[in-house]
Amino acid sequence: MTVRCRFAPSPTGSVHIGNMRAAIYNWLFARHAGGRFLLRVEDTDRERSTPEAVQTVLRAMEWLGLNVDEEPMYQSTRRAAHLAAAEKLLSSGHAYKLDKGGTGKGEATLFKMPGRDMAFRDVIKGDLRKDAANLQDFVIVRSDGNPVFHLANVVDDIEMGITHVIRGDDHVENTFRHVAMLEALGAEIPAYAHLPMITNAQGKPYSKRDGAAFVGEFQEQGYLAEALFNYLVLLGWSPGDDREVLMRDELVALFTLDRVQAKPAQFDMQKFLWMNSEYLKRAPAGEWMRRFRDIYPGADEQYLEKVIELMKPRIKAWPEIAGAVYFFREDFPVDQEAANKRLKAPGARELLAAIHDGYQALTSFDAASLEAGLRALAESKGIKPAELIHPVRIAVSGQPGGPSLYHMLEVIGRDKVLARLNTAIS
RNA sequence: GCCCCCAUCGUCUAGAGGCCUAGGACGCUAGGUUCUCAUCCUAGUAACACCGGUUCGAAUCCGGUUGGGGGUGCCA
Repeated sequence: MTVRCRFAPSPTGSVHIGNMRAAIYNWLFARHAGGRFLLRVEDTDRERSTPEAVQTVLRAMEWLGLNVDEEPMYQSTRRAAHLAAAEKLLSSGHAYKLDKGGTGKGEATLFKMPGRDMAFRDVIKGDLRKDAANLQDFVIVRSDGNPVFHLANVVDDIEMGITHVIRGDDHVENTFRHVAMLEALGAEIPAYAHLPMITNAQGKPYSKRDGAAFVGEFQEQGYLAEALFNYLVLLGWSPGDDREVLMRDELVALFTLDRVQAKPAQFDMQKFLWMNSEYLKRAPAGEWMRRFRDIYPGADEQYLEKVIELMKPRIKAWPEIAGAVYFFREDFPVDQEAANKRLKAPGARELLAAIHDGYQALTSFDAASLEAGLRALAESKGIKPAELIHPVRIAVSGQPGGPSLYHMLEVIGRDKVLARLNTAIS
């Protein structure tokens, strides 16, 4: 039997990380099993399911590399099939029409539960059962003639030949209904796996109030798709050993549903940030180059390489590249607190003037010479090198922290360094 | 209210009766490296919710309590 599973989002304009994790688990499961990963767009809500909302889903999947194996099914095109199934259930005695009364809406079609206890095996939660008394009949076609979610979902899963339904925990109770309908329609019962929710620090469902909650936000904020992918996989699953940073092919090889956790997991932004930095470290040189070029267009390639070498261990997310602005422009921001402390201190001006003159006289403007020059000056003045280093750093970069001073000066170059020192003196 | 599910460090987790004086990761703390920041290295911090069983032996099995989550629509 070929595994066929699906991601079935209802496009609402943004894709929640919980939904995306369900998509990721479906994708991994299909790839691991050598099966098919399918997409069904549940766009029956005409109000919210705009073409833009559908595009948002497709873009999020593309960003995370979740490729589908067949053309997506659009549920809005399936209305006739849904209604035909309802008719079939009606004529086989598995459904009946009823005016639930009071509202004056008219007759709806209800599915008739079998009147016996039901059970199914969830791959993650184990055997789940429910007494007949707790299994009520339910509407499958509204009195206005529109099919309800449960009907559409089941009919389309049959049509798509779904063998494994991997979805959110909020569908656990629905599964008894779905299994009953599947049986009434004479269809195979797929395997079910219900994924626990992603929660916030309070244990409540993770929402936009808790930080980036939608895939698009992670993308906009410059995080890496592979980092989000890896982190989300690990949120509720582990390979069984101590490995955490796992490349995609490793995840495909290792992923199994029975290792998925049965309890909710908190999204930890700190750990995600760490994961992102792990992927940043591993990002190819070309990617670093491209990212710097985007922000500092026109910069020389060799110059960029040197800057990247100095900045790489200091950047944990792409937007932080903006902090390297002093390598490229003269209007870099200045940390006022640090400037007040280091540049306006008594005697600071004289020290900067001395270092300026010393550096102007250097025959070679390289890190080793810059260090030797600064140390010699410090010694002749009877002060610690740090007392020179800090003011020079602020004068040249505007920042209290940053790369090795001498290497930074070497990269920025004699002309700019001397000019910036002069500016600081005057 | 009723139904279903769940329960190991602050967080993500390893653990399927003896390998557990409970391991890893993030975070945090301390130390090392260092001109700063970051990286890197080392060490430390911290958990089997509770109460009963079963067993020679329980984080692991069973029951209860408590706590948490989900569901309870002519929403999806």
